[in-house]
Amino acid sequence: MTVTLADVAARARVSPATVSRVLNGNYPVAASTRERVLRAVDDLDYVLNGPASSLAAATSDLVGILVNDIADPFFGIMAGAAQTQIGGPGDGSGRAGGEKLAVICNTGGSPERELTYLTLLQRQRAAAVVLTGGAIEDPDHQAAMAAKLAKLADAGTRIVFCGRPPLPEGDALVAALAFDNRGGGRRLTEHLISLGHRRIGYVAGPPERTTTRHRLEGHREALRDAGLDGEGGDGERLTVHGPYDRRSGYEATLDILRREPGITAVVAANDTVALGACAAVRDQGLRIPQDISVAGFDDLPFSVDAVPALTTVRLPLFEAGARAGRLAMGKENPPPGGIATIAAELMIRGSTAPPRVG
Amino acid sequence: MTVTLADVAARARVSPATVSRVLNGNYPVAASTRERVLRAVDDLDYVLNGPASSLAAATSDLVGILVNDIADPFFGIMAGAAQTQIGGPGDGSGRAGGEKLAVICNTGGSPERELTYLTLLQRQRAAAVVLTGGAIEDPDHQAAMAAKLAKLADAGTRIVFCGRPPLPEGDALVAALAFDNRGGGRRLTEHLISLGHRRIGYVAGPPERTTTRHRLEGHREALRDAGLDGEGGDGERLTVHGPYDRRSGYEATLDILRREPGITAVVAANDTVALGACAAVRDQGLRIPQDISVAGFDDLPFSVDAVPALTTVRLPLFEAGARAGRLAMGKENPPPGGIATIAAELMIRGSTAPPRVG
DNA sequence: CTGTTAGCGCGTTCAC
DNA sequence: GTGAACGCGCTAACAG
Repeated sequence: MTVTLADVAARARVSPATVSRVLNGNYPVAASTRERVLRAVDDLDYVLNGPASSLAAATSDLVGILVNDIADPFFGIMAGAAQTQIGGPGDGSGRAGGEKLAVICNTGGSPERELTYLTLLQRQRAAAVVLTGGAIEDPDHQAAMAAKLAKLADAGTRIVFCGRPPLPEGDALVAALAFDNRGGGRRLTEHLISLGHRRIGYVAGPPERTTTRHRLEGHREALRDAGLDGEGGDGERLTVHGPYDRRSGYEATLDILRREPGITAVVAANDTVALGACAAVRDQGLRIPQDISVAGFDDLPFSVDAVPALTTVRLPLFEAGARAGRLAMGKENPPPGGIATIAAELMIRGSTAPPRVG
Repeated sequence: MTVTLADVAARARVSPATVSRVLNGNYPVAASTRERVLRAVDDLDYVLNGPASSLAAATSDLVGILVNDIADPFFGIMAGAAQTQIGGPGDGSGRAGGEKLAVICNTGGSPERELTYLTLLQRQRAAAVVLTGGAIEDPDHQAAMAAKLAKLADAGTRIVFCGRPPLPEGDALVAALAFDNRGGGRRLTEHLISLGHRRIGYVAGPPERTTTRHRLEGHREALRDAGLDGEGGDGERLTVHGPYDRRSGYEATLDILRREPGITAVVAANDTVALGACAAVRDQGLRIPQDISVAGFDDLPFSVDAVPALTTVRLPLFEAGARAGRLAMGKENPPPGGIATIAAELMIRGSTAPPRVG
């Protein structure tokens, strides 16, 4: 029924071992026999049996890319970029040679699913795993992750973090690409302060994520440095946490406006949240940026098309994803110390302006 | 070094077969021995060897989800939804029982990569494959795809189309969930015509995709029915093709405005393109919708936040993706005839209005 | 309900 | 440069 390596060998009048050598291209084979074998492969429409080959070789060609929410372009862009470096362009024949199979796994932000996917990848003896986006800071989960990753690394799986800080235990088993979320958050709020804003609302992400914490810390640092967030300062009072989605931005902004109608700016944890914040501001009959400035984070493609265009912090998502892909393939050397911090660039656009006087 | 099933068997003082039965949960096993085995599994931190198990069972737990562009939420939403039905919620232990490994493969819209991924999935003996989004209409490629899919189906891989019309050959091997792109496109343009628009620009997608063709056909039907697109009518003249991205929307709209400054509306192939169109309209000093109405397609999450909110055609992407996932798992019966058409709903919002008189 | 016996299809030593 | 033989770790009959 299904054609095996032995069938190909028979047709090419060589031994199975020779066919294997041709297919894997690692051993010297005479050009003429190679020709014969390849012809037999094509004639028979032979496709390697992945499981069998993985079993014998004790490694597979699977590379897993874990994301929190694939419906969010933040992750889509990184994951897509990583795949471009891993999948290989194909040889145009659709025949598939030594390519890796780069696959994206959507955890939905759930710690359990994150671990489950890691186990599934471990089960498949994945060649590499790329973990993207913020990590969850629950100590139990972090310990479980560290243990699981150690086991994976131990089994020869390469581990790469992308847009994620390295584990506290900081095993040298991984290469980490971390975004400068703190610095970006800080510069963004500094920008607002320099514009003259003094009461600034902050719509943060879920409290247990590193991304949320770092961006918020940057914000608070900027406030503190400007003397706007001392004891009982506004920093805490004007901060509301919620998921990284539009609805959260909308509701949190209404909430903040209710608490403190005097704010002149709202900073959102990311661009999607910022869109919701914009909608809330408008629904209150306020104008952006004349009455209230709004800012986001990430600089997703749609942000420049918001009206007015969104002031935000640009993260080089595609470049980071691609680099993570190369690291996973071993095509690029890990950064010194295993960790590289990726700069975040402030993008000043129309959604922020000086506050109205009076 | 790595612990195997036999190690677990030894520790639990049972035969390897029994361990296998417990793990796969398909055979009756006494509760007490099951307990013992599970304890041994936990003690030893045992993880099943996927390749070995796939080899022996001649099937794997891999399910592939092919998308054209994972950075586009259109695909992200469908793929994420499909994964929710496939991956299983995990048992909370991170231990991974009989779950499938749902993986997303990003073809980048390239026919070669599409075939390559299919081959890779075939090599892994995937349990199912879900193909999302519009198909490429090149006859050679379609034939190659049909052949490849037939082979996959033949090997026991379940095939599901999601948001994609069934193959011309229409083998009964697949279940297809097709969007009513033609009907949606038609109703959208009918809406504009009923508002009073007579000169309508159309920014289409890449010409070789089914999605592009069907949406455009709906548009042209509406024009024809209104007597606006006879011989040498505007339909053709005011249509420009381009990729499904923002930039294409921007440039094509400028192009159309140059050709025919008298248009009063622009219909875009999808929401992302529509955003670009909006930007172009504004950059020409025109207002939306007073001077020019703009409409999109898909109703992606950001569309309601455009200013003014985008009139578009809503596709139930999440529901369709989830259903495709269930079909791939065999959790749901295929629709009668193997194909179901999914309705598209017109969403009238602020970006369309009657044209200015005079 | 449980143990025993064979392979699944391929990579990899070894010889030649 | 090529062939022969073995075993990777597991599942699927078949007994009992």
